[in-house]
Amino acid sequence: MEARAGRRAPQPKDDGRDLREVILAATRGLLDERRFDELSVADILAAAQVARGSFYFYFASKHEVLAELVRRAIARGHEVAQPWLTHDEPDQRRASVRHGISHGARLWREEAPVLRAIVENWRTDPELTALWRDQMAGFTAATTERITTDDATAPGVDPAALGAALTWLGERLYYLAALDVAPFADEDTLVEVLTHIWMTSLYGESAR
Amino acid sequence: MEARAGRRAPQPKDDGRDLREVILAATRGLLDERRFDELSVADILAAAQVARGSFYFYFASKHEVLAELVRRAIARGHEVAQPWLTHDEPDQRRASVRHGISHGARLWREEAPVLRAIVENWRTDPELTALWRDQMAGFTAATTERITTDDATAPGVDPAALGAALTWLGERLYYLAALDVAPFADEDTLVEVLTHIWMTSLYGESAR
DNA sequence: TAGCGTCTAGACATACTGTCTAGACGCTAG
DNA sequence: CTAGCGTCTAGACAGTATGTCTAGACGCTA
Repeated sequence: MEARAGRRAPQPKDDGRDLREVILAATRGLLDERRFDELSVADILAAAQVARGSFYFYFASKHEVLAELVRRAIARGHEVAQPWLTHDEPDQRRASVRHGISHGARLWREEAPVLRAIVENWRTDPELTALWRDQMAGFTAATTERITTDDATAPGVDPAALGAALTWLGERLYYLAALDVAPFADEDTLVEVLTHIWMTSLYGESAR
Repeated sequence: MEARAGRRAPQPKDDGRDLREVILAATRGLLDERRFDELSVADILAAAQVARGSFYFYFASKHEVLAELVRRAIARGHEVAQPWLTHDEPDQRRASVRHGISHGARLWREEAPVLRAIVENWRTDPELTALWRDQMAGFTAATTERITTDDATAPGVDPAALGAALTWLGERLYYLAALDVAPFADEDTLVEVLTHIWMTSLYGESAR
């Protein structure tokens, strides 16, 4: 119906809430305690104190709510991605890589419920699939850029493939940490292992 | 109802099929073309030409069907896991690691529909969660064993954490390859990158 | 021949999704 | 002032899914 496209700015309700934001906040809150696939639209309606019609006025499905939550979490993540692009002197590489990895860990700590949900559900919806794959492609491009700029890695290894592998490795380990899976639930261990793999596979530096 | 526990060996139907096997085969066939979350029990019934009552006589849910399919795929995988445990002379390490990675790729190629399904759905069911996490824990233990036996890796890096990281890296890249995601859809590239990361993070060998 | 295990067809209660109707309320254009 | 539009509510609705249940058919075995 494209109801959203031509609509005016939402007029505040009695209590001044913007229903679209209320729905997003309520869904986010529910994700703190339950998996996305366990949530029904009815659960969201109850949590947000909103009528069914209002929900479908703003969102075509609960997947679209998740998409918006993810876009916002990702927007916060862009600040994090920035340092990865900078070029460093060899003796600062380890600190720089470690710094980026720690930033990733912090983002995942703060946005865990939403990121957990997208990682678990991106395959169930075309829009979510495109969203997450684009996001990973962006990180891959940044990592690959870093590899080629530093002229790192061994001959015979495709820089783009290595960049993609390190990106998806991060996705997986941060996700497992968010699930409290040992040994990654301990953030120091997680950062240490990720840094080790990045440094050795990129620069061949096994020394601490 | 525990119907399965005390039942006698199934008596062959007119056409001699064992319904349990028919249901498993039909579900496996459907997974070639559709995601597990897209399948309804009714779809399985139609594909297997079996009545609703029969399905629930053998399985408590479609998740339980997937669990059995995964157990069988995993059983095949145990042959693959064996070589990882052997200890090699330093000059044969690369060939050995590469060999194991190629075996993993082959298993994933052959069992792609089932493994794709478990990777996408293990979080949606407690039994599947335990199944997949146990499986990953097994691979992690084998990898960690190899690390400590070879006395590989840098000081300050927990061998168990490195073993787990390499295990989950494999899970993710094989899965992406099964989805035809670039650049991992090309098996040579996949094996090359995985071998590179294993060799450098374990032995610090960046040379080809 | 009676009973048990297997199997079928189909009804059933329950739950979820997305659509739709009818009406309430407030703002704004004419 | 009033008519209309956008927002919102409550709730009905059709369609689809799950898991349970009943009634009956068939074949083997005690």
